[in-house]
Amino acid sequence: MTGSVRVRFAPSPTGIFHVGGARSALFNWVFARQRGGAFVLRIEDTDEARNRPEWTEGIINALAWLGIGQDTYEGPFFQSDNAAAHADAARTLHQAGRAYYCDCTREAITERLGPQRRGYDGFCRDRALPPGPGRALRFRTPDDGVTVIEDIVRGKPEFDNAALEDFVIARGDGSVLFLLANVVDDITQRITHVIRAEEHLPNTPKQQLLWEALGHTPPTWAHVPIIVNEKRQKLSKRRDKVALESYRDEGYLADAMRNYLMLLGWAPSGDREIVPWEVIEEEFRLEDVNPSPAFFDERKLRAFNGEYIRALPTAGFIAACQPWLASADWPAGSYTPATFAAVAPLAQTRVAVLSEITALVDFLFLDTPVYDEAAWAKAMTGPAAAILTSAVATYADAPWQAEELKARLEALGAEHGLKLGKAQAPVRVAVTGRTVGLPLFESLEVLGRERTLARLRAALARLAG
RNA sequence: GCCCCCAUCGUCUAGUGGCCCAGGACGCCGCCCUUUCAAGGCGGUAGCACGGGUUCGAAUCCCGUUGGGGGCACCA
Repeated sequence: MTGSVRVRFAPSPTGIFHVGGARSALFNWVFARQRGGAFVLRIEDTDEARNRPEWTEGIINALAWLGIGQDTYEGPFFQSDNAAAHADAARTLHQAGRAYYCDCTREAITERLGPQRRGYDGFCRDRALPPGPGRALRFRTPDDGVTVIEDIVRGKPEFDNAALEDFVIARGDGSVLFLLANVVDDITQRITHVIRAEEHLPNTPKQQLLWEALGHTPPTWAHVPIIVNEKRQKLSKRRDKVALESYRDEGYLADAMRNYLMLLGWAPSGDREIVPWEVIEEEFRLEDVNPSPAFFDERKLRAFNGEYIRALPTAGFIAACQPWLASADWPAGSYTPATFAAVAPLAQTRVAVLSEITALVDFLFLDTPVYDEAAWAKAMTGPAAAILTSAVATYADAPWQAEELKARLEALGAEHGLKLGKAQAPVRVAVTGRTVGLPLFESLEVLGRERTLARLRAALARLAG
């Protein structure tokens, strides 16, 4: 195996970790590990406004959550730390005649080009302007020929050089822009494969030209499809739920998330989707990545998550629920591990995301259940009062055990001509506040006689009042 | 406006010329199980965008059309 493969994940710190970025990181990381190569983390912080230490920490934490531990990659490196090399490259290109200074304002360019066109018209191309304040440096793109990209996912896209505008590589203040800085960093970090989202494909001929102009052999590219929303548009921070953190906070498991993310544009062998990470790491092939955009389907993610939750050992499920249980708004000291542990197995098959756990067990820890009015209205009709009254009577001296509680309510319901399914409804709402939830009699057993009776009486009172 | 990418069930995909009147998963629908809801079991719904080629044979190859998307900043 070639151990010389080097890839990178180069996010710009924006405060949130985009799910699309997560997938790119995963693809890069798996590729590097398969080849025994290196994965480097580079923070692209050249835009002054985007430089916050805590944002870098957020990126590192997000990667760690996905299973990309800090001991498995080089970095983080900061693009801003390589500014001297960026400036050198800009100077080199200018001296070699591959770039020229330009004093055109955007307004002037637009005026010349017309509102319909974009890009640059080459106005300053042959003016041989010396460097000066406010003068941007533009790369002189070839007038003819084609630039062919070697792309693992897309084959060999060709771009007519004549269609590439002379793009800006350094600002008027001398600072270098993304297109060049990115290339210089890739060169200094000896990156061999650039695996990134498809939105960068149009930048690629420009960057490849830069690599060549700087005297280096371009890397192999791999432009993976973008992730889109239900309207098939690129996922955006503004209108879509893209923050990996928000999914984590809702209770999506990292294993489910990374498994799902890897399936956006790729699939493991055989008719399977939920597979251990080892399988992914063994079977993933960049050349097998589907080139078309993929919809980020949260419903399917939920289904995956549910499966992962159910596959957890009970102890693991209990541990995974702790963050949500700990932050729940319950009376101090009301939560006890033993109580939760008693119902955990029943809850495990009923949550698709961990944050749902609180609503499922809150009746055990609240002084009085939160009554859902719709549930109340639906259940507390007809013989409800009679059932509750009878239940209070029969439960007062019943052996406090689920089977017995069930048998008594079943018998009680029969007296009213009701099947258990109907008879349990008022009791369920009285005790838990909802029409749906954990198996009722097991819940009562855990709740205890005193609290159960108190709630049945309280419901009766509420019904009367 | 210019450049580029993409096109199999609603969605994610399998499929790399015959094994496909297209397989799996999510969703949806129905049935079973059942103390509610889940979970589980069983079954069902639904697709190769269109038109030309190439070929004995095309979801698979080529061309075009249509449709969708991305990019065209002194952002990254």
